[in-house]
Amino acid sequence: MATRYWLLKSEPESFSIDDLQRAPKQTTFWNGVRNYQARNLLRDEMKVGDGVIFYHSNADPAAAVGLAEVVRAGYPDGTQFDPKSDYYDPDAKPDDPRWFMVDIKFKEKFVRPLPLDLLRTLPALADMVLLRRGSRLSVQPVTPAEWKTIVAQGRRPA
DNA sequence: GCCAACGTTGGC
DNA sequence: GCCAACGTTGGC
Repeated sequence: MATRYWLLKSEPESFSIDDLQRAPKQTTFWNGVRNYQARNLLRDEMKVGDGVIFYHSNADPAAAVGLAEVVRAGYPDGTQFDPKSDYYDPDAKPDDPRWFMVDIKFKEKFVRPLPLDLLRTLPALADMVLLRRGSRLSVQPVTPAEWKTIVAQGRRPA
């Protein structure tokens, strides 16, 4: 089966690509997603070996900053059962988990970040989910062509 | 800090 | 099942 590609948003103040690079085994679980559309992608679609574009949201500037890889497919996000967690969901049941996460591993940091306004200038990305008006999804599908374009741009020296 | 866009909730 | 109110996201 062909490799698929995704974009994950993170606020660098809470977890940046540098944090991922420094993490044990350069790997982290991607917890705290509480949106059904994103949940469905995490639970059903993302597979080991899939490519991930790491994107910094609420950043100055917001930008695609590097690449990661899915190293564990969807499994229940334990924070939904933890009353002390910010992500606690009193309606989630351990035998019927509502929220899922994947594990991702650091692959590379782009030699230059790709800010939103730069991405918007690239014709190949015209239909990208990220660039659609009002798009807020924190887990997004990326087409192979979009992936190729972004990787090439990110590896090109500024 | 503002606010547009979107998702979720809950009354009916 | 509709939809108004509310909460959140995220760029600026």
